[in-house]
Amino acid sequence: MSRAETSRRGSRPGRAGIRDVAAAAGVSITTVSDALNGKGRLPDATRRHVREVADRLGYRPSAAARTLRTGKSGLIGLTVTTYGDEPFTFTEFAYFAEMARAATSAALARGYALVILPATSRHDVWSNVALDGTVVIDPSDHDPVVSELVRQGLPVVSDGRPAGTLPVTAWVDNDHEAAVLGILDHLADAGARRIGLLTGTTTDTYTHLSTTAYLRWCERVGQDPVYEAYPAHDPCAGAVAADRLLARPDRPDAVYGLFDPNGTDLLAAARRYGLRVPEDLLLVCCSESTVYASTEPPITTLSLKPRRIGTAVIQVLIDAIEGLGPDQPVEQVIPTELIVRTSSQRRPPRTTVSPPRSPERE
Amino acid sequence: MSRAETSRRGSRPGRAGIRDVAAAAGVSITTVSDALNGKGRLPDATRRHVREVADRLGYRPSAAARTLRTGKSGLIGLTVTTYGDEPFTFTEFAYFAEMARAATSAALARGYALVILPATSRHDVWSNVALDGTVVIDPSDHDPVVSELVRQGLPVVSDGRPAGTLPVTAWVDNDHEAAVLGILDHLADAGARRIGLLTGTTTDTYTHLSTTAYLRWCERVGQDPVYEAYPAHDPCAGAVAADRLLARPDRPDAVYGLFDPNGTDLLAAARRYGLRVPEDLLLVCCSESTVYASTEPPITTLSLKPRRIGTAVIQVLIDAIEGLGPDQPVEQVIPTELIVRTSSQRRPPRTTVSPPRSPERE
DNA sequence: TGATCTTGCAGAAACGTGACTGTCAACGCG
DNA sequence: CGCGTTGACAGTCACGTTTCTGCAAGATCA
Repeated sequence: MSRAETSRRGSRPGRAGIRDVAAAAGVSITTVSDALNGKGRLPDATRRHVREVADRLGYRPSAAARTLRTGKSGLIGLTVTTYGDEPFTFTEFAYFAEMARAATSAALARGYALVILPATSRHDVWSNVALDGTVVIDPSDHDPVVSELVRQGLPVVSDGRPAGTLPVTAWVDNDHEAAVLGILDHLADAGARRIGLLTGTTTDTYTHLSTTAYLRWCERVGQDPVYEAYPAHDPCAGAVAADRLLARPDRPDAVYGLFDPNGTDLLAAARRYGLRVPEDLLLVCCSESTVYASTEPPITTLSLKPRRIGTAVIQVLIDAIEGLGPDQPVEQVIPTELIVRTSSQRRPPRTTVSPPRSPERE
Repeated sequence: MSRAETSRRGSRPGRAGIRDVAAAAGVSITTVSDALNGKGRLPDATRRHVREVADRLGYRPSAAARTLRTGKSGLIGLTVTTYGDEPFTFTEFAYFAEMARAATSAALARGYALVILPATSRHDVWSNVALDGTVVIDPSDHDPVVSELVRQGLPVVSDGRPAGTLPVTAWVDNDHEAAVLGILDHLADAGARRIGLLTGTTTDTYTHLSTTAYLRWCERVGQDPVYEAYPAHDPCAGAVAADRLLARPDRPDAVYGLFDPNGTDLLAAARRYGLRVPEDLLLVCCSESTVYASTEPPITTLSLKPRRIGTAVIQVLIDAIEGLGPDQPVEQVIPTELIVRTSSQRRPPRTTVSPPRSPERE
């Protein structure tokens, strides 16, 4: 049996290789590669001819071979925080979904795709996928995965400034301190005398920075801190904590909740104690959910602008991957947006009949 | 310059190859490969020695090379519906997030990772990633991406039964028809005389099957259909449609909303028209969101069990990839769950003071 | 009219792994 | 002692691409 006959050796019947294209077009492999990738010096006629033959054969270059040769896979890892065993948690549901969506779009627009990976350092999964870089959402201190990635020379960009000495390539975050101070001032302007905080027991920087800002604000204005902390990954614990906060003898007349479900939790707790919002209790929570636009009453929310964060993270990462502008700032701060609704205003702006819900601003 | 000196040719300084391990351990490449992959016939001493050296050098096999050689990448594509330009839409927000989370977990547990890909047939992205299989959420009729994937011999499993003659390998879905009929019966049992439907204008099978079931139910019980359809991808249109539905002269005394935000939309519209829920208007919507447990009143929801669907889709797909049990059913139906709350019961189950919100059932 | 340059393409070497084949010694058995 | 068998490895090829080098043939120029 001659070896020349087995030209279609191991190739699957449905897939045509670059060799088949070259043979069908009557040119060499080099010419096919150059023609399809726009390289080399070829007359337009040859280029068109090769492309036509490739289309006719339904040729798709092997991603694995290309990756092996070029060292670039076009894949970006997306690591999401795991409080428990789940890839992401209820607390950040809407935030994560929005951020991931924006990141996906931004990556695709530049020819990259996102791979969802666990924060646990399971080598069997991490080492099985060739990554060009990684996005880490809210990395924990001394994250072993991040350390190993940077040790391998891969760029790592985090959503949320890294705790401790975590060696990320760059990070994108909000100014959580300023955001909290702004909300507290906003509530104080609306007449709040004692502002409470619903916070978390976890040690991530978001919770830490926000709580610290609250405590410093209290100290500055001379108010005793009134807060309840709960494990943010437990959706039921939030309702209990909201109840506790409003059951205290030093019950606050305004509350800021750090996590997405706190709005409904606090609203339900207020109803249980017969407190009217906003007359008896001013309410603000940090959330990306649109449901707070049509609750009764609508609740003022702080948006962390996850879309802008997701987009920025991807742009910074891909720039680092492609070696563009290493001189640019590796730390980027995205402004937050306070969406003021009825729950934080003593006097509702309008008492007339409201029209059908107006579109949310971007 | 001798060629032997350049043994560490193109390799990046941080990455050790299998050659380096072989040299450091004093064995051949074959022995290293066999020792690490548990193949061949090697004494345990050699096996341990090689593994030790590999660990010491921090050796990680190249995913690209392994994929090229074995033809398996360990990557599964996740294609999400795009109504507009965005990867996924508000309407299915919670559903998608839950489903994707479950699918991610299930895939990781079996050593696979998920790659988020656009439903548009952008070859430059699709052909740049080596996939072992693909999950398609709610595929549209004659989806070009799906057709091309199956033509390449890749298994494709869809969440939602495929419309028309789309040649998917397998699918997992709910029995939407039975679910709608069950809800309508539930509302009729609660005393509804005229049940309305808030539905979509899109042509996907979920909308189609649900609407058809509604119309047939109406015909069977002799009720005139009362429904409003709107483009489900537009979050504002839902509020307007809910308003229209309750503004009709033949206003329904019960409404089922097919999409996640319909609950809050309908609740807001009911308030605008002074309708009490559930006294004047019974409400059910299809949603995975936990906010409906603590709205005023809590709203009865239909859960499509996205976690079970996501898990099942991945199991079926990986079984197909690994050639396990091609004789198993390629069509799998996941039961839905109706979570009955106050909004669909004429007589609230309890009028006593309710305790802090109880945990949601799984 | 050679000498040099440009054009248009072919050959072949990698990329890092997995798998097949080959080699050499030791060993059991008649 | 001859022979087949088995253990323990080494050599080598192939996966499908990209890219570097090189080679003819025509163009340009002194």
